[in-house]
Amino acid sequence: MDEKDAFQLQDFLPYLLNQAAEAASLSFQKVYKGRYGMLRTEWRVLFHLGLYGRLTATEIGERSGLHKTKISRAVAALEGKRFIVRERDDEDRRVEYLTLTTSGLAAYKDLRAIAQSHEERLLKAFTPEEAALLKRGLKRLAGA
Amino acid sequence: MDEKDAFQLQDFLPYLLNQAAEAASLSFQKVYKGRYGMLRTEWRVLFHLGLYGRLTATEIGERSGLHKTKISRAVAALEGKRFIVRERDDEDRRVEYLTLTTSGLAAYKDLRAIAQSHEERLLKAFTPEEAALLKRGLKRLAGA
DNA sequence: TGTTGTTAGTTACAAAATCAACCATTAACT
DNA sequence: AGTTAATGGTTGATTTTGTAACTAACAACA
Repeated sequence: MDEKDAFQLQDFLPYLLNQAAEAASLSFQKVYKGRYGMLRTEWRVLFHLGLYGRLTATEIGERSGLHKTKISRAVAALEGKRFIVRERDDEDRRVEYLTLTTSGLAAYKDLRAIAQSHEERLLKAFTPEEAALLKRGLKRLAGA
Repeated sequence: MDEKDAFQLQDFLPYLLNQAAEAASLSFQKVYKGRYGMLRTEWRVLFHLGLYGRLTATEIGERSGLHKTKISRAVAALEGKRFIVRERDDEDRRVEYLTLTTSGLAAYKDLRAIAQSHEERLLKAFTPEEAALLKRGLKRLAGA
C-alpha cells in the first residue's frame, strides 16, 4: 500500500512474540490437553503446586499473575480430576490450602519431564549463549 | 516439592514467551480496543490490508496463519465499521477481494504509528544489537 | 454490639475463541 | 451432461475467557 513504509508486521515485537509463543507452546499443549484434558491455566496451577508445594489460590495468583477467577476454575477442574485437594485453614476459614494428590504429583512429574525435553528441542536451534540471551531479553520484556 | 529439581517455570520457554507476549501487547491492545473497539484478529486483518493492499480472505490466512473462521468474523466486523469493502471476483464468484476504505486506511495509519512508537518504547530496554538478536531468535522460534 | 471495610474465593452473565458442519461455486473425471 | 471432489467463505453449537457482582469470614473501630 505504502511503498516506502518501513513498518513490517513480522518485525512488530508484540506480533512476533505472539507468533513465537504460539509456535513454541503448540506441541506441549497437545500433551497436556490430549493426555490429561487440561487447559493452559490448569497445567500452570498444577506446576505451581508441583514446584512450590502447598499454596493458597491467592498465592498462586501472586506468583503466576493469573486472575483469581481463572485460578478458581482451574482448581475446580483439577479437583474434579482428583489432582489436588483442598484443606480449610482453621484459623482463618476463608483460606484454603491446595496440595497435589498422588496422581496429581504423578501428572506433574510426567508433564515436567515432557516440558523439559520440549524445551531442549526448542533450544536445539540455539547456542547456549544465544539461548541465555534470548531468555534474559524475554524476562526483561515480561517485566520481571 | 522436589528440592533438587532443576526445572523452573520462569525458565520454561513457552511460559516465558507467553508472559512476554502478553506484557508486550497489553498497551497496544488498549488502543485498538479502546479507540476502535477492535479485537486482536481485527487489527491483524486491518494491518495485512494496509500493508499489502487488496487481498482475499484466503490470502490473509496464508500470510497470517489465522484460521478462516477467525478471518471471516474479523472481516465482517471490519466491514461493519466501514473499514473495508468486499468486491466479488467475476471470474470466480467464490472469491472476494478485500480493500480498505478511506477511514479504514486512516485507522490503519493511526494504529501503525502507535505500533511504531509502542515498539520503540519496548525496545528502549535494549541496545540495537540486543534487539536484533532477540528478533532473530523469535523468528527462528516462530518457524519463519 | 453494630457498622464499615477488607480479603478469599465463587458464581453469573456477556464476550470471544474453537470446531464442525454447512452453502455456493468451480474443477475434475467418467 | 452427471457425479464427485475441492475450494472460498459462512454459520451454529459448544467451550473458554473476561468482567462484575456476589457470599462468607475476618478486622477495625465506634
